[in-house]
Amino acid sequence: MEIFESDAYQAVLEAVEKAEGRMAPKKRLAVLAALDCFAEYGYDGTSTKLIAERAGIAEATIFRHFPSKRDLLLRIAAPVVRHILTPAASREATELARQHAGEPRLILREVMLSRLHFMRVYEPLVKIVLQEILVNQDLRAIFEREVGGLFQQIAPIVAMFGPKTDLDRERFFRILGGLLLGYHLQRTLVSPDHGWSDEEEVDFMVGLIFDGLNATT
Amino acid sequence: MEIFESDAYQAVLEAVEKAEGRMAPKKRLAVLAALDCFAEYGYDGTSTKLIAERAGIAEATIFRHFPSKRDLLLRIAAPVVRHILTPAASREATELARQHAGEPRLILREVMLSRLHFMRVYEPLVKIVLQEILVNQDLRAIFEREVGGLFQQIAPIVAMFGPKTDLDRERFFRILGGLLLGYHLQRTLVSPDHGWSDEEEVDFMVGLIFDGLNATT
Amino acid sequence: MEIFESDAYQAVLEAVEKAEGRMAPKKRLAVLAALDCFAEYGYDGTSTKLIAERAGIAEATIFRHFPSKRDLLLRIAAPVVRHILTPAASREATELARQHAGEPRLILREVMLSRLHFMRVYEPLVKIVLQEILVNQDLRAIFEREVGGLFQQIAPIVAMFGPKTDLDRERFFRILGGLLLGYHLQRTLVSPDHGWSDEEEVDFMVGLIFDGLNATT
Amino acid sequence: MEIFESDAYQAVLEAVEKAEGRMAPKKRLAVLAALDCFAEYGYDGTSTKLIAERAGIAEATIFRHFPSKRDLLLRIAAPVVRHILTPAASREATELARQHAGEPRLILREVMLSRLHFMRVYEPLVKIVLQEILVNQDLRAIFEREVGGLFQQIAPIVAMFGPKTDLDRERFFRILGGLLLGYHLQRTLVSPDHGWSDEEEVDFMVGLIFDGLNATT
DNA sequence: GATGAATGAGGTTTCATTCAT
DNA sequence: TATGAATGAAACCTCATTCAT
Repeated sequence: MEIFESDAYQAVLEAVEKAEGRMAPKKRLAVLAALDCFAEYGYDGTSTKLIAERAGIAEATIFRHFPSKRDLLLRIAAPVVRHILTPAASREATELARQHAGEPRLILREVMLSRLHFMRVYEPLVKIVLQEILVNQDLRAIFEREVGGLFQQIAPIVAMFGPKTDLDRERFFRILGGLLLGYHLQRTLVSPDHGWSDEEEVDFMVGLIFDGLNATT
Repeated sequence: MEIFESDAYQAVLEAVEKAEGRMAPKKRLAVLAALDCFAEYGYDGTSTKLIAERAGIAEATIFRHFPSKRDLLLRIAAPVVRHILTPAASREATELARQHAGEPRLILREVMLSRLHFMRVYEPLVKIVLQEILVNQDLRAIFEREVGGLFQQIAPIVAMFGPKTDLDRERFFRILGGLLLGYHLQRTLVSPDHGWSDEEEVDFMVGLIFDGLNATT
Repeated sequence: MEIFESDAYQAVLEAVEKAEGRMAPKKRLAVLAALDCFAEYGYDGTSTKLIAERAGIAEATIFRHFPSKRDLLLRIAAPVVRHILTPAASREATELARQHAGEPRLILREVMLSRLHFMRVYEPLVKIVLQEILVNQDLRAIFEREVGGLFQQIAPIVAMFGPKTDLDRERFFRILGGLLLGYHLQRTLVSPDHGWSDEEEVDFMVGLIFDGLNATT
Repeated sequence: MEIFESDAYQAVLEAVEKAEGRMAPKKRLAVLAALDCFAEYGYDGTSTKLIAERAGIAEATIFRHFPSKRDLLLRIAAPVVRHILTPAASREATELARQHAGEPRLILREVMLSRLHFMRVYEPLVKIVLQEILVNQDLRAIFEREVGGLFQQIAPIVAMFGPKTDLDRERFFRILGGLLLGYHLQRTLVSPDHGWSDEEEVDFMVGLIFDGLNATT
């Protein structure tokens, strides 16, 4: 139970409550336990019985609040993707661009660090989304729409970094996503005990992005 | 059935047969169908009944050839990761480095294109491994060992690209992996209809890696 | 909701209120919705959740007013069978026999029409009783007792139609019941769109009963 | 188990096997137990667990042979209604009409006795069909089509009994059905201990039908 | 009087796996 | 080698019912 009090879980809970409204106590427990189990065993590898046990509630209680297991997944994952990813990311990027106007390296650095922080906070959910997005059409659709929207909103900022055509801006945006995802997977899944310093790694990546290997190393 | 004749499936089949020896016809069908289903629905989302139906064989026949469903997964995924990923990749990288000695950009370009080609050929398997690696300890262990080994073997080539310390070489290796994975997911999962040109995308990435944004665009 | 205002439902409601006393508004809604659902899906095929939804009330409200689902069924079905079937039928038959003394054909005709009218009015309940009587001992007991009592009370009228022995009177009574039930099922369940004229059908049946096929047709 | 050896169950089994082909032993047991339970408790009142227990097989075995509980019901009830009711009844009626040509009373008597015998033999199934027909659209559709077909085939025989118009023939056919059903319900459900003599009851009914009450009693 | 929340028991169905043939 | 038949365990979900508010 105490696990549930970590930042990672509270952040997801808040996002879900933004969509569901104030939730009954046992409904909250169901959400937290589901989040925990899905992240650990995957959606299909998690039984509703397990969720109920981990939440300390009756299995039937889950179904009072969510019509189906699939629905439970979507009602947990969607709000984070929907309400947090796009608006928060674009608002933040805009703000950072304003603060550090004229210093693109700093902007990029801060944006990357903030996105990595976000992924850390929502770590279990990132894992779930990553897993399910490969097989779940609904989740994929939500994700694609949001990412598309995000790009539209921060394209001007991307432009500040140099890419002159729309195509190149898209490429840069994609590459940035790939870099962040790749690094996040490394630090959380592949080598969680490596003693990562986000700052150092981001500095390396920013250097690479702006100056290339030749200048960097 | 005809789906099974695509390159993607034949390549996996070959890899599996390298480990299993020549397989009985229905065993091959089982492997192909399992590959297909796992890629579409994930391991847990696939029932042995579904595999049997898609293979046009009896469910029991699967268990004649594989002691369990989990074993079926590993005996499909492991050989590709084990026998193909590391030796093939390192041999190929070495060969390319020799061919284009003194032209690091060309080496990187060819290595990236070749790795992307490999991921395309083994597309369903890449999807399966990606999904299962998040929850399956066995597969994760195999994967990590292989990737570690691969780095050891091609570290000298990485060094040719500039990074001077071991730490920086690891970083570069990781970043490269992230870029390739990110791009592969884009072209196969997120926007499969986008009309991608691997050459152009790789050229952009190589440019970025060597010269950075400032010079590239 | 407006469905509930049909004669069929109001008649049952009245009968139930004769036993329950004036009912709270939501209790009435529960009764009406239960009647509706039981007739449509059968007792076992109806969940209390469905009843609550159709009534627009909370599931728990049903249990405020009725200790159990089974009780709900009996408290709806019993009054109609008990308070309406026997006394009303026998009173009416007696009255009709008095009115049309010496004209047995007319008496029978009016009795049959009136019973068919009754079954039409209580149509959903007839369906419920018919269904449940096949498996529900309680309801069967109530029904049998009432039908037995009814026969006792109208035996003299049956005698007017000709049957001389008790045995023959019983037979006639049974046959009459079979005819009415058979016709009612036809017009409501099997071919509800046939455009039935109760008068014409009853005239045919009365003709058959008194004169037989030879004379009738 | 021995219950299953009664004529009633063997007759249904035969009819089902005509549609299913030779059945595996446990499939037969499943059919017999389902028949038994449905007749006793109704479709919804019967759990698949109960069926399995009564059949002495595993619950999962039922679902190996029938995709769903609903399917099990239909695959038991439909063949009897479909393959037995219409062809058998019309063939038999035709044969009886030939045998007793010129003696309509005898024909009717024999037809009625034979239909009552049929209903006795298929008693559990008659009960199931009667119950389910009230709420199950599929079964109702099958039943209506068959009864319609039956009427078409034996209309000439009905004509022999007197009714001159098509409308009157239909009426007579319906009335006959009502009489038989009413009597069958009496003797099996309402008063099974009454000591019924089908012959005597049929004689009374035939008398009524041909001569009417006036002449009969 | 009414209800939202909760649940234990049980529903149908699916699962991976075994075995006789 | 291959399979049809079989199954115990467990899956997701629904049930009638209780209770605090």
